[in-house]
Amino acid sequence: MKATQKYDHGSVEAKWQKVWAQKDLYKTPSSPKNKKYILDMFPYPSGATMHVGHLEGYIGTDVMSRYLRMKGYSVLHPMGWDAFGLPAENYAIKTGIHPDKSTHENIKIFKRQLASSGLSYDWSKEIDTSDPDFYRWTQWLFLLMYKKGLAYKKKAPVNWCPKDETVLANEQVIDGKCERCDTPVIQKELDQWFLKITAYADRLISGLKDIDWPEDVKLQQINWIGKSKGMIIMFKAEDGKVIEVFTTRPDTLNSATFLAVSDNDLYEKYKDTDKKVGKFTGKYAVNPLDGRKLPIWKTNYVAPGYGTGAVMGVPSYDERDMEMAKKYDLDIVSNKPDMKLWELVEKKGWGKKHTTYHLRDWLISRQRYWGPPVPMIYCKDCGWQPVPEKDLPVKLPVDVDFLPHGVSPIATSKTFQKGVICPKCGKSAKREVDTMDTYVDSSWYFIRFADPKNSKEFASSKCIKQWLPVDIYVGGGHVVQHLLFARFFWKVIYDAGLIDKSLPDEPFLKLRAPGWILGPDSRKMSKRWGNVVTPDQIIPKFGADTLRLYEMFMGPFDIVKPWSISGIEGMHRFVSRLWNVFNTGQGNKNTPDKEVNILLHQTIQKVTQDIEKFHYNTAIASLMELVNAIKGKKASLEVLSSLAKLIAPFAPHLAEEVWVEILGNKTSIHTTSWPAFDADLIKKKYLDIVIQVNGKVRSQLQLDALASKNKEEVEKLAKSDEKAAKWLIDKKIKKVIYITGKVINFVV
RNA sequence: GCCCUCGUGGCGAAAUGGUAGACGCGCAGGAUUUAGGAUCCUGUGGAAGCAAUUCUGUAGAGGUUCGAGUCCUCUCGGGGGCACCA
Repeated sequence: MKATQKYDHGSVEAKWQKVWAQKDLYKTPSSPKNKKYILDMFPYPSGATMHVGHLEGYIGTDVMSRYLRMKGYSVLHPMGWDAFGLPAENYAIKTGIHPDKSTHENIKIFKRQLASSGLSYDWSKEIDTSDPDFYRWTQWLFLLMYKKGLAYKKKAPVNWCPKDETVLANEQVIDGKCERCDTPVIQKELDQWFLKITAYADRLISGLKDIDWPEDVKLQQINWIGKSKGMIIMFKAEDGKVIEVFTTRPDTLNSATFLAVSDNDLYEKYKDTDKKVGKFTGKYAVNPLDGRKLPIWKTNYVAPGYGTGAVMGVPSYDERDMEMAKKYDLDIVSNKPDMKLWELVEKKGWGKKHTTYHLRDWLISRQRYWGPPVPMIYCKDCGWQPVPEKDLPVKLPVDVDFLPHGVSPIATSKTFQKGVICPKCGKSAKREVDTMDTYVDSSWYFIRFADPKNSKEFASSKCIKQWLPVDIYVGGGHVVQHLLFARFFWKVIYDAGLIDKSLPDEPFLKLRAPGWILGPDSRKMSKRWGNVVTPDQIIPKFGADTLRLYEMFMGPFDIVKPWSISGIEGMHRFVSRLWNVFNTGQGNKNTPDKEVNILLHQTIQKVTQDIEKFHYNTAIASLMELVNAIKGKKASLEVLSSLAKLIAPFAPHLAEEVWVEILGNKTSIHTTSWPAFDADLIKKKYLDIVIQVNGKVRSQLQLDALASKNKEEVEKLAKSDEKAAKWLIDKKIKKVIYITGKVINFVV
């Protein structure tokens, strides 16, 4: 037996990280059998340092990946960089440092932090969306959409951020403000590129049915798509014009008393009030049902761009219409809603059934620099023409003025437009200078991971078939944006025949969102509160294994929880105890302790089941119980070997150290197989049966498993139990309920 | 306003409708130590009792059930999402 030494996490962790990298231990198998694709939402490499909250998801997928490898699965577990985006560009404006340079410096820092946490990524699969070898295929996929009629340019009122001087997608407007800089967004009429996500609205709803996602995430997507069924009804105005309204209640047409039409100016002006404001147009339309004259009002409360931008005012059945009617003294008639009107309106040709959606087409043009250029050329004679595939990528020019001027900075390049000709007629032409929303990059990166080095295709169909769909996808936020867009891309690529039809038409089979880790003060970690905890503060002092164990032990994976420094100290003590169990506890393999052995197999069962359910906190708790039971004893080699394996996904460095240096194995613990439990061994021989009287626990009975099957026998023994009998004296037993092996309840 | 979620010790939390509080933090007492720290042992929801034990207890009020933290209804509180969507 070796003398007790203190566990030196610093040197142990550094040693194994180096060895693993040298041996390429986590290399993805090239011909997978039983594949599992475990993916994190790849990070934006921002200048702000990574904190312990970002690591929670990465540790969670790492535990899962390591576990699945030991279970014999071929695991793809890659990492990459969502490298395009506004912050790097804004930083360039401030400092003059090119986004490419600052982004890649940040990537280096992120990579070091991930490596120091002992994460088992296969770095040969690394991707970077700002690399021309990547964004070439982003552009290629845009052209695919264009050719399928799913990308188009149109003039439309769009969300404009005056500070960033760019347009934003609907999904990037939070509370009427820019998601990046919090500036109130205004509406502007502009000519922009859109992707026709609305064509997939129904499939984006129905596809949610069979995937294992948190229900609230599914619901949020459904609400965002916002499907509602109704009718478009046509009202003839006196001047012969027709006003179409959308309604979900054609059955209330008999109570319509006015028409309300949207008005951009009123809508903008009274955006922040819920009061109703209207202006009478002086015109009337006719209710086709009864010939009644309906005054036509412009209002602030009819949203432009939804439905037909006009509604029929039905004060008796709509609170807002009622408010409007009362304020402007409009008629309020009240007839009984009539479901027959659905048919009548259609039969008479006054209108037709119609389904409308809250979801808008996805606006992807950005008047900014640091993104993939839209690969289109404008010719005066031929109009918009796609860049020929052989000319991809359209590279971002370097000679640009980053300052935003309301047009893309690329417009300031002297080289970008040089020698550009129309691909159709060959005459001199101009490139599109806008770039694409960076959500386009993240809408397909997970496919590229299957085949990241391919220079002929965005990914070969063979590799896609081998690895996709993603089996487990972990990441927070982005509930409607990224996840909706990525599902849309997958479906489009799927429909284009580029994905084997044996695969599902959903890209992420299981989704789990880690809960935020709050600062020790229970506030969101932020520079402003000075409560940011980074792995660089924790790892040197306590080690990556302690950090990993603590983060997984804090609570349920998907719940918000505050960081606790004494909590991590406690986990550090556990790691020391664990080390001592191995270092001093080497036992004689011929004399296994029977009780410890049973507990070991119960623990194997519990840890196995818990990991699969992402219940890491309770898995670790049961490992603690096992350690508590064997510490100070001489445990058998079987117990120690199994314990090392069980702990390996959580504390990979310590597990490797004891596996090789103490238990004397020659190969890595991370390439061994997961321990199996002996079901017979853990079958209980004796059962504790609770005795209740009127549902209150009064005593308990220890019975042999066989005897517990016999109700009469159990009842007899329970009645004669001293403590229980006390509660049954002078009572008439009305009913006896026996739940086999668990509980016997006397109702008196 | 609508939709979704959560509410359990001093704290993070466990609990297929079947012994509420596993595991950890903190705290208290003890051992060890010149002392502190570290480590180890014991105790720890609340109330009463020397004790065995008893009562009480999962935001609040009802309900279903032999039995409810768990299921149903309402109320209050925290978090998230959508928001004049017709």
